[in-house]
Amino acid sequence: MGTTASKATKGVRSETLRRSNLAAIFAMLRTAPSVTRSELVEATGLTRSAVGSLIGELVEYGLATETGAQHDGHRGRPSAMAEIDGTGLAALSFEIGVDGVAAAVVNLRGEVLDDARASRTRGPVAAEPKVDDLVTLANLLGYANGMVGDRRIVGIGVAVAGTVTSDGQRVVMAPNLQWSDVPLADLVSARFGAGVAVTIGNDADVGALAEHRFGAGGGANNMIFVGGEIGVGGGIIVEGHRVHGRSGFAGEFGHMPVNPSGDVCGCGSIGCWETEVGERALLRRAGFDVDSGDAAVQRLLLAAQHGDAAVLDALAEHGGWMAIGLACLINVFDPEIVVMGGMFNDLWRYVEDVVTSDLARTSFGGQERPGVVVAGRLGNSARLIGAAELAFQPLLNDPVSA
Amino acid sequence: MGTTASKATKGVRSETLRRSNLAAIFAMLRTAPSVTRSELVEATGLTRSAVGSLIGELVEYGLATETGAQHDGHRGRPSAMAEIDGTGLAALSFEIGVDGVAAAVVNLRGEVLDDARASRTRGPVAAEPKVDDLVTLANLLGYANGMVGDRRIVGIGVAVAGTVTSDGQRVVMAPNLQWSDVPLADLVSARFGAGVAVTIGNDADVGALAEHRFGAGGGANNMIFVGGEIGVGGGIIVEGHRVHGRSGFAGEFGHMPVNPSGDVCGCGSIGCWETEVGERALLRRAGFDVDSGDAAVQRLLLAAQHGDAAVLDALAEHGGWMAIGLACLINVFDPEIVVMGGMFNDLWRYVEDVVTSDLARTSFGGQERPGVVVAGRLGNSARLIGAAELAFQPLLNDPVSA
DNA sequence: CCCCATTTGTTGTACCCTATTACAAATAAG
DNA sequence: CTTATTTGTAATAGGGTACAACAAATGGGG
Repeated sequence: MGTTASKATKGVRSETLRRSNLAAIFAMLRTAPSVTRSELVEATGLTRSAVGSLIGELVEYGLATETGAQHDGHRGRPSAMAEIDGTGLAALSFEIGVDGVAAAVVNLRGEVLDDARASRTRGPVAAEPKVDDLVTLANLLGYANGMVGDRRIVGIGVAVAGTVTSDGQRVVMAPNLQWSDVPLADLVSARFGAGVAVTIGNDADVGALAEHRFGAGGGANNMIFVGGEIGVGGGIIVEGHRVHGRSGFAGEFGHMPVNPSGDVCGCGSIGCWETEVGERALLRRAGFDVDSGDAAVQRLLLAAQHGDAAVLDALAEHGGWMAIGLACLINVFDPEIVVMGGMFNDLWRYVEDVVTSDLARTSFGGQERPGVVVAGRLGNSARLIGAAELAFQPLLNDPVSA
Repeated sequence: MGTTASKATKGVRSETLRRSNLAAIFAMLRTAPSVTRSELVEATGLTRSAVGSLIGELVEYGLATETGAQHDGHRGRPSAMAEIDGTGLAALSFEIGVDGVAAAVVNLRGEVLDDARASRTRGPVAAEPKVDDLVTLANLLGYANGMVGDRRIVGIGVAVAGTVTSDGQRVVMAPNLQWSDVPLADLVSARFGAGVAVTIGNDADVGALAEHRFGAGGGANNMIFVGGEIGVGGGIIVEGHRVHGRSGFAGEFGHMPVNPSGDVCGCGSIGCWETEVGERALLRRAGFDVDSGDAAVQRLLLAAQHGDAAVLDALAEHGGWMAIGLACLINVFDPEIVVMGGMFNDLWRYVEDVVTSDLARTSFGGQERPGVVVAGRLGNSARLIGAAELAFQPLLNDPVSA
């Protein structure tokens, strides 16, 4: 949910034209390690002089660098290589999960420069103590007065396990934290100073954002991200943009009804996908204590690694149910790629075969789309990198604004 | 699937800037009966002189008219009203369905000026005889040499019951017509002359397009359209744009798995939504001959109208299954509106109460979203109006191109 | 009836930004 | 050493909107 201009103008004029071109070139620099001006000419359709001027401005503002020209063996004047300047700016990102909180400093290349985590017991906790935790983690990372070391923090992004308003300011509801209508951005702003903008995002949405920009989904225009711990949710990328729906509730994949004879879900319905593939379903299926959280899941994975037959059977059955919901998503979206995050990322090695073979049988035209479901590549950092992207978004939209 | 430029440039320059502004104003004219220049200034952020010049150009090209200024009682110079010129241009649109073919002449306001239909018995038919039918219908409508009467036909759009390549040129597969990889646009072009561009679209996708631009979904940024006859499919509008997925397969709502203990579907899976809510499921549930097509559905509706208890019971059960799949779509997309088209439009009066009350219980946060599911407003014309939009799309993208 | 305020339309010039053209620089090929 | 090729830079041209001023057309108020 990038911030919206105070006046949603649709008309283009000279100054917005240049801003748009700066943003486009900046975005192109972020999808490649380095780029020549000629490649930018090719990609944008602008002339060499226009691209030169635009690159010059990004360099002047400390967003890009142009290295010395590199000889590549063909004749003609060598090209200078432009790339993102990963040194001067960073975002501070946080994650408020069910099992703990985390923080990271992330640069413009999506690289985690430093991070910190703290476990917390599950259960209802007010927002303020969680924000206290965030302050503590930020201090651990060396944050002070809008800076970390000699990097300027351009914004703060927070991933939370709940639904968020589309302006990224309030948590509408987070059932597993037992929050309802929490002005989280204001709470964080109050502690970090009004000079740094704070943006909140749903944890699955920002996981999708990260895997799309820097992870397994890179280069895809249409991507589905499935994440899950206690709850199962997801993010949707369509034509390169995230979909959040009219109230921020899009991506509630855990509540797809897949089994009319199934169990009662926490949402009150019967047979939601979450009741078959969530954390509690897995632990129950494997004969573990369903209330022991992530620690129990780690023990289950350890048992699987050691070849425990009951656990492997449970995982196979789990994979079968995963395939049912994934078939639904594939038939509805026809995505280029489906990225499995959260707990599913951890399970992937044990369920991939079952999921893949079941999908080949159950997805419409699925036989023609091998490899469409993959594990995420950013692991535990995905949500932190995604939250940083929320913080960077105003800069991405208008690279040379104040 | 609007046509793509031969060179996908992302850079903006003066000439593309003006084209973009012309397109934006043209689009605004199409969403309102008439608009003042001041309203366009407000909406676009451009100045009065820029808007005046842009409107002047649309008028010069015969795309808009500016009526005499209207007195509205407040002081100040009265405003001229600009509106779409619905007189000089039109699109020729066709629909190739399972039970027949149809054609229409549609103007820039989305108004059907004239239409013609022909029923056909079901079953496999080669594409060529279908195109013969289209030529016959076009002749009936008075089409000759790129004109109908004194209206110039700017393009031809064809809705077909199957999946279509994203460039709108080929039918990848249409199971109920038993087509596979048919170059339909070329076949139509060959009969109507190379001077008129032909664009093909999936029938549910174009139904969604029509209801979004001119029907029940007007004004929504995020809309789901559910259509169905033998097969059940749908269209997805996200941030105002249609979603077709990587291969044009998006919107296969009929193949969402909702019942692991259900029937074998035509696609080979078990318990797809289509097996519970498609035409055959309804006819079987009501004790009718499942192979008698649309005529049987009409007889069923007549029986319901007369209060046949068995039929009303069947419809209630049908509504329950409709609600299950709709709950899935609502949880996945969080759409502003879901529009029911095709057969579901016909059934709506008999199933609305069951669907609405079941959704209130089964959709995540559904209680807070009354009225999100509605019947379509364009009825049988939806697909024809939507196909016309495919034909108009190049003009919408660049209003003053040749 | 006249003057004033307000809103909209038109016109001429200023300004922003890229396009175009020409030239310079830096290479490899012959 | 010359030529060909590719890229960078600089000066000017050109497209299109912004800006400012003025004109036109209304209603309000005295």
